Amino acid sequence: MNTRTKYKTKQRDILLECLAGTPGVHTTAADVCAYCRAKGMPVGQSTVYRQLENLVAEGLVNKYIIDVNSPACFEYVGAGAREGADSCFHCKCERCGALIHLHCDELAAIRSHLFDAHGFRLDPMRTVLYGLCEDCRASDPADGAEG
Amino acid sequence: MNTRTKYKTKQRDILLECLAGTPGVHTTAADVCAYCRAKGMPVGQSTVYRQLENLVAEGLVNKYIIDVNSPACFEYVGAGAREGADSCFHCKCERCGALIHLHCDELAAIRSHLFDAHGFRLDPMRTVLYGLCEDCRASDPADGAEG
DNA sequence: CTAAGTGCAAAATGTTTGCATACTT
DNA sequence: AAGTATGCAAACATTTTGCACTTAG
Repeated sequence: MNTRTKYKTKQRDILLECLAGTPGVHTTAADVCAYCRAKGMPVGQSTVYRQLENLVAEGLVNKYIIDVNSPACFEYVGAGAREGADSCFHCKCERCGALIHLHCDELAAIRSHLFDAHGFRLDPMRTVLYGLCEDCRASDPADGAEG
Repeated sequence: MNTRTKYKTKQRDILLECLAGTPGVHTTAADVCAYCRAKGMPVGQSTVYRQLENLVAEGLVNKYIIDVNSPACFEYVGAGAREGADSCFHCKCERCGALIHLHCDELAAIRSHLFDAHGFRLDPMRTVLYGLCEDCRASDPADGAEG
């Protein structure tokens, strides 16, 4: 795995602490800034963005885009978490923003299919399945049983 | 289906012409502007965005968000085209950026699975599968035949 | 000591909005 | 005539970038 980062800095540490401390939670760049500031260790937004980019490149963190005009979300998926990776999918509710982690062999199978039939090597860590979660479907008029 | 649009205007027409004329192709708001201008019928960008929004709301056009800092893409899926929608997936190569449209029943099946087994209503239109395309895999040292 | 990382503020990008004018029905 | 759509330009929000300074190795 590529390691773009060369130096270990306080900023990087607290960033990682912020993200790794809340696994399975979506955090925005602004959230990270707030966290750091609250911890008495403010980090410039450029640094936050740059480090976030690094962490994503290193595969420690995932980036999610829900909508064009809302900030990107980041989630720690770090080191060890990588193991069950091939069968771990992320579902994000477009309505309430809920993040659902799905471990499912059936989903893992589509990975094989994509590879075998379409020559496409899916990166499950980077991929997010968007849609409506169970709760939001219930309260969505346009979504009775199915569409 | 809701129809937000009340009036039929030249702007709306040429917009629709632009999109419907290139089915299966991703078009940005800027592309639309360029098209209209080239046709000798320039349309203001506000109008483009507003009409695009309408068309999406009407279900004639789909909106895709590939990445935060690249413009949203629009694709005509008009009237009848909506049918194939559930089996149309978008794959994005992380290396070369290629966008691949995949029509595949096997993929459509995961949609059912997600719904039945996980209560999650996948929105294939919003979802982008990230990974490596065939060509890039070939030139990627870390990706031989693998699985 | 050198290269990498930081932070500020300014720039860039894509999208939205206010408002007067033009157009559709 | 009444209400909707348009277009400009300014506003917005998020992310990126230039550059001088600090820090890690």
